[in-house]
Amino acid sequence: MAANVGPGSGGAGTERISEAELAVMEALWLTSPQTAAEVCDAVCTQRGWSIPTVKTLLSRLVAKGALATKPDGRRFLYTPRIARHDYVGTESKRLVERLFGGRAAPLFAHLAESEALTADDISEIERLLQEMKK
Amino acid sequence: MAANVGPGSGGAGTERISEAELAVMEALWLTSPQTAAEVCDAVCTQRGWSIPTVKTLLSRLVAKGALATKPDGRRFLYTPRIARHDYVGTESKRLVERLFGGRAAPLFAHLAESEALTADDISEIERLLQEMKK
DNA sequence: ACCTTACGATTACGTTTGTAATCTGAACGG
DNA sequence: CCGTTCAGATTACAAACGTAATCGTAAGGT
Repeated sequence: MAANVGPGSGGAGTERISEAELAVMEALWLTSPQTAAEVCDAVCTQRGWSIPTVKTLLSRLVAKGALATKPDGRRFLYTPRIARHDYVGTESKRLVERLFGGRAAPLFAHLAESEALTADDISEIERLLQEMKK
Repeated sequence: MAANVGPGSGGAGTERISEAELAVMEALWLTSPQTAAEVCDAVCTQRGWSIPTVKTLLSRLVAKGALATKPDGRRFLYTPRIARHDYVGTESKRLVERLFGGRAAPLFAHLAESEALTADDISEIERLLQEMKK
């Protein structure tokens, strides 16, 4: 029953979420709570998965403390225990840490160079910079 | 030349580099070529590794096509087959793809919010933006 | 009271990763 | 020549991951 968020504990979201697990999280971040079957509806065809796969991933995510469960009759409703916002922030920072020594500017330079920046991105970033200076 | 870089081939750097392997690559990006022992000098104490570990990682990186070897007497000299610049670019783009739907602006917003942006980063980014507009 | 069925739980199994120990063969010291 | 030593190569083995089949059980229909 959920109470336990992980062996070493440390709060929700301490443990790493794998690529496949992320797809499940995304579905639940989009709408939650959902049953396993509903999550499967959302991801199975897209990823070529079968229901057992989704159930395994759900269980692992619960074990990792990334999802909470609430019994609903005889099945479970799954809900994220960590906000997508937080997850994404942590992962972004991890990348900047790992690859750019914690400096964001070189990352930006790379994205610029590889044309991963659309015109919209650029003006949006300018806007954010303006705002930060206030 | 460059002939066979791996079973499925696809050019150097096609296969994913793991976290531990990355430490080895970093050492070789810093200075190369190096022998296994030299790489160990560079990373073993830092990561708490022993020489066999480094050798395993080197072998796996060679198998993945990320490193080239040149015999030097009875040992090997290892050299990166992919530039750090390229690796970092690919990984950055992958993150933006996976977490931000390919848009860089939200990533930037996250970094800004989490104070992962130093004053230096900000002015550097402004400079880059200026340059892009030309 | 059954039988089916729809759940979660348990088990499975190959691959990748982290972290090594051991084996094998060649070079070097004597 | 012969043993020690130092390479790379082979083997090891547990944890995490990707992907699932099977088991057990409780709910619902009849």
